[in-house]
Amino acid sequence: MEKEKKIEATCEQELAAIRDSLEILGGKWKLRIMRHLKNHYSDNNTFKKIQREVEGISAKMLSKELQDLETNLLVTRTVRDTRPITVSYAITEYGLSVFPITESLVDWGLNHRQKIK
Amino acid sequence: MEKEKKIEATCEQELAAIRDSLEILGGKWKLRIMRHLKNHYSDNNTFKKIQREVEGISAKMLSKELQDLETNLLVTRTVRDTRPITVSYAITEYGLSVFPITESLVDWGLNHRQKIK
DNA sequence: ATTATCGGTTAACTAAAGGTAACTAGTTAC
DNA sequence: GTAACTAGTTACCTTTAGTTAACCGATAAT
Repeated sequence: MEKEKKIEATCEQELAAIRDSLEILGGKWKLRIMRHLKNHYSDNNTFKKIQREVEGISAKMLSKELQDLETNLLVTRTVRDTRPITVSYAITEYGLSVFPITESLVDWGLNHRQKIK
Repeated sequence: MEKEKKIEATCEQELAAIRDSLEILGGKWKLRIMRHLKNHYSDNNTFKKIQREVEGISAKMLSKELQDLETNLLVTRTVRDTRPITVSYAITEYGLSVFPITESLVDWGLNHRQKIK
């Protein structure tokens, strides 16, 4: 991982940063896919394998979400010249940078469930 | 603030926790309202004052979001017997617990903008 | 020839989120 | 009595997110 330098920002820039983050990582599937790719890092994560293992996701959504994640440099797409052709997806090193966010979401969500009950 | 004990969870419980967190804090306005209430903690944050200062929010959305936040114990609602009656909103001590999440969203969003450009 | 697998795409739909504007009710100032 | 301020509510509309199911072209197995 790269060294992290703290970036200074105005209040408005911080709000824009929150919008960006939620836009790129929010929604029903993005973080689920990222977690799956992290937990199965050493596997050959083909499209069909991901679709089978990320429960409930349709081909359309998986295709769209993977494209979005690739656009944002969070996953790589690799076409393998097997027969039939397969396509492998993997999380990038940069992609690992989202996990501080997911950890804070997990911690808060678990704690909140106890608080509310 | 209360002491935080790390809660253990299965993968499925972690996914549910992420869903919970995004449901409670996601959307266009919730974190903006929380940040505003934190930054103006010592003010008397009436409904109209919040509506004027959180740019672009409508009465309908503000009313709904504040109700949701109150249900989740993140803000308090206090009716003051002034003329005309005013209603003050304030972030709770528990409400401060969401800021590790917002910080991770801000940090990631700012860094990502540099990465992508 | 038919069927199956791979990695998708397309169209048509439903559901959820959010925006707009009008409206309510109580109080006060003009 | 008219207007303005308080704190909302209501109905209607648009936009975005997500679901469902059918389909495509290539390759391989029966």
